[in-house]
Amino acid sequence: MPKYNHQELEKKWQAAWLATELDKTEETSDKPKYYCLDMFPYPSGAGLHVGHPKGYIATDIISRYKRLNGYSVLHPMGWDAFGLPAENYALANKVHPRVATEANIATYKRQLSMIGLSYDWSREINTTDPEYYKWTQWIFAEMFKKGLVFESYEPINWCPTCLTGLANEDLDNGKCERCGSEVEKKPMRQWVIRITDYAERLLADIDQLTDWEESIKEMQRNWLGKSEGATLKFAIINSQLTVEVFTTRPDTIFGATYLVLAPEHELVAASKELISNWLEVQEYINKVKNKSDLERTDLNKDKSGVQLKGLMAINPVNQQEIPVFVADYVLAGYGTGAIMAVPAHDERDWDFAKKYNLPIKQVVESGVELGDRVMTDAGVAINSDFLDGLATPEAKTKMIEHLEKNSLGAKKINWKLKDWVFSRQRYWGEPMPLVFCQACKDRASFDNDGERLNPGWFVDANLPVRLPEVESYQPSGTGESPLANISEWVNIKCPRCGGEARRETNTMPQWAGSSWYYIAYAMRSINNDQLTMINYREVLDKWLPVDMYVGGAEHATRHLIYARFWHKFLFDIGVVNCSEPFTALRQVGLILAEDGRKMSKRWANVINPDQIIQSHGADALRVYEMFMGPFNQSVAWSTNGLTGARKFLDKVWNLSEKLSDEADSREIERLLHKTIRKIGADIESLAFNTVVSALMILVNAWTAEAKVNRVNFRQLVILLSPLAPHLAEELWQLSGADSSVFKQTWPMCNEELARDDKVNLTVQINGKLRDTLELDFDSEESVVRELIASNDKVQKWLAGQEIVKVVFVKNKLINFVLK
RNA sequence: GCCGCGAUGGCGGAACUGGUAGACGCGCUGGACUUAAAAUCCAUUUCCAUUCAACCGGAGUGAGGGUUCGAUUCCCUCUCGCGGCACCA
Repeated sequence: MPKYNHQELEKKWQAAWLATELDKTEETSDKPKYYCLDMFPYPSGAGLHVGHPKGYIATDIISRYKRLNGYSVLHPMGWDAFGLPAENYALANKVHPRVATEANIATYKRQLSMIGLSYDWSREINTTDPEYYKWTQWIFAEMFKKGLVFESYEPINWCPTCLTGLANEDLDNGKCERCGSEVEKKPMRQWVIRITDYAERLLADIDQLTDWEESIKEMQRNWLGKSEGATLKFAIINSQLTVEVFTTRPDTIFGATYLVLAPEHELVAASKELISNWLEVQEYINKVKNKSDLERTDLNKDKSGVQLKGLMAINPVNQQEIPVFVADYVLAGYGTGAIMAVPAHDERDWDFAKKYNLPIKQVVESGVELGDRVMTDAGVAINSDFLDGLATPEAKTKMIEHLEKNSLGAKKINWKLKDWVFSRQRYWGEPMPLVFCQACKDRASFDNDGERLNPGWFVDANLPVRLPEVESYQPSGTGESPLANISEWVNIKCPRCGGEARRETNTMPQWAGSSWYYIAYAMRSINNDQLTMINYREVLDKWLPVDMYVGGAEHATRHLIYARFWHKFLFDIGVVNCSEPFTALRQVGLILAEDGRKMSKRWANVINPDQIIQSHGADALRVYEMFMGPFNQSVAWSTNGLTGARKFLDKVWNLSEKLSDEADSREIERLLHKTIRKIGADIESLAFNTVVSALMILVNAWTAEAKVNRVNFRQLVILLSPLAPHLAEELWQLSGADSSVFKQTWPMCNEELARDDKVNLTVQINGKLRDTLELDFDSEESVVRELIASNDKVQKWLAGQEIVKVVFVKNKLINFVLK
């Protein structure tokens, strides 16, 4: 018997599986489908560390398990290679992003292959491949035609280091998520996608996602940030001006004692003539402008503001005159950029009113005395005319009716979600397939909503619009991408009228290519050179939705919202037939370094999987990472733990040295079948740590025996094969078969064999353990009572005591309750 | 501040719909093998008290309370930790 040589054996089987196309997706119609997907990585320059494969190992186990259970499984992998990280890396290392990306992909692929992951590499995708991004452009073009894309000049988030505009989702606490620079607000021409049109569905359909982790759903709800309320208009005395405000508490309008405008609010400048302290106001606004967003929202939330003297507003429900302020605690970008302040029932208004000695008028009563504290809870309306006596929810409804009936305001829903700023002034991204022609604009004949919305702009139907080569791909910082310098690319003959036209030079953001990539893998089932996704309907119907999607929680509010949005759009235009892309979603917990910190070059604590595979083997790495702890939890790496996993594999190997045709003991058979039952259930629920421990228990039991039954052993090998595929395949061959272990069927639990015929029954007195009895399965209470009558240990406790009650649970326990 | 998740030996963790808490792995300690070490194997390992030793006893799943014959598990209050959102009206 040879020794377990992991290096030789893993290399051998990886080559063999490749040669026999073992991992290729089975396109059969007689097996149920299962689509098991990882979040594809961006291939960074550093290569993989030992934490990255954890999720990939899990999906590999599930995929192999499902195949053994008779599913045809789609389990693909690809590369999210456009975007800032790839480009910044390329800039820093003075190579073309394409060259750097290709090199990084090669490294990643080599590392992943060494782990023995059963990806169908024939479906590999790369978001930077023109054959891929022509579809990214196609979807964008369809959105444009439907009027979901528009050109805008609003101030957007601008990263002064990356020299590009960013979406809200790209910010981390007011800083660029990539480089950590504080972002600025910069007015700029840009393309924006109306994701807010889908906000209601994105929120409502979260409830359908019953197989998603609650935390991620909650993050999405937070991010979407729906709030229901009303808008209403306040007229400014002695002028034609009005101020519109948004409130979620229309029931408290009678309690409004002043208005507050955001410093950027247009009314401030518009009413300059009426304001008597203009200098003071201007000074305040300038001071605020110099504060960053971060400072404005931080600083202990200390309120500041200035009254607009000379301006008075009229409360539309009671005609009361109230003063108007500017203050930076009101944000220009949310609601209408103006609020009515109800200091009695809003914490921020309360703070402001206290600081500037403004009147506080209570209009809701809830049992608690208003006194020194703000009261934000629901209650009953008071001092509110026709609302008096109504509970808060009814008062809200009644007030909205009143506002609408008298044209004072209307019901309104606000979202924190903003439309998606989709332009990047960078080189390394998908070109937008848009063309502008002045002549066509002047002619004003439009084919679709997008053209009507953006006169002169239309889609270049000749896809892909290829990313051209440039001399310098340094970002310019001017608001144009480096593509703007290539006049022969930018200036084209108008495809419509043949006149002078120009291409859009902004590129798409990082998230574009990843918003639909799971569809691309399924499209690979057929060849089709027609440029519409509708032609793929048949294979998309077959493979979608994704049954199991595994990845990091950091994508909860970015990728996962964008992908759900694109999917719903594709559903609306008839490309896919399901309204949600991912049926089940699971988070991977991080693997921390041995010192408990994140693995990072900075701490010099990174462990490279190549070394581990060299020293302990890919199978040991796989088993260890699954055994470390609950799958979704962060756990620190432990080299000793890894050694433990390897020892377990050695034990399995050693079992194969004592194979025999003799039957195993009844106990071993029982344990084997219990293990079969447990492992199936645990893989389904991603409880991989207990899968490993159950296998260890079985192997330990067998290790103590002199012989191991060959047939039973081969069942163990199948159970082991998703976790440790190389070792399992080798043992499968050694124990006597020629076809692959992965062509077998998953063992069935024989319930008859798994059943216990003896049970340990707990004897308790007043709920305390006093003894355990070994009994036949399903022994009746009378039998147990009889045994106990002659049991000294128990009788000692019962002697001279009055038994009040006896609780008997078959096969579990008997409990004597004493007085 | 709001929302979500969590807290079990020296460490990672296990425990089905409430029913023997600490499975499995690591580490520690002792022993076998060895000239020696590594590797391997065997044994011990929640804490306290007691004993030459064994049995026996008590406490124990972040803290306090409750429901129950019985609570790591269910309910209430609190503390701490992690994650998300955050002057969003």
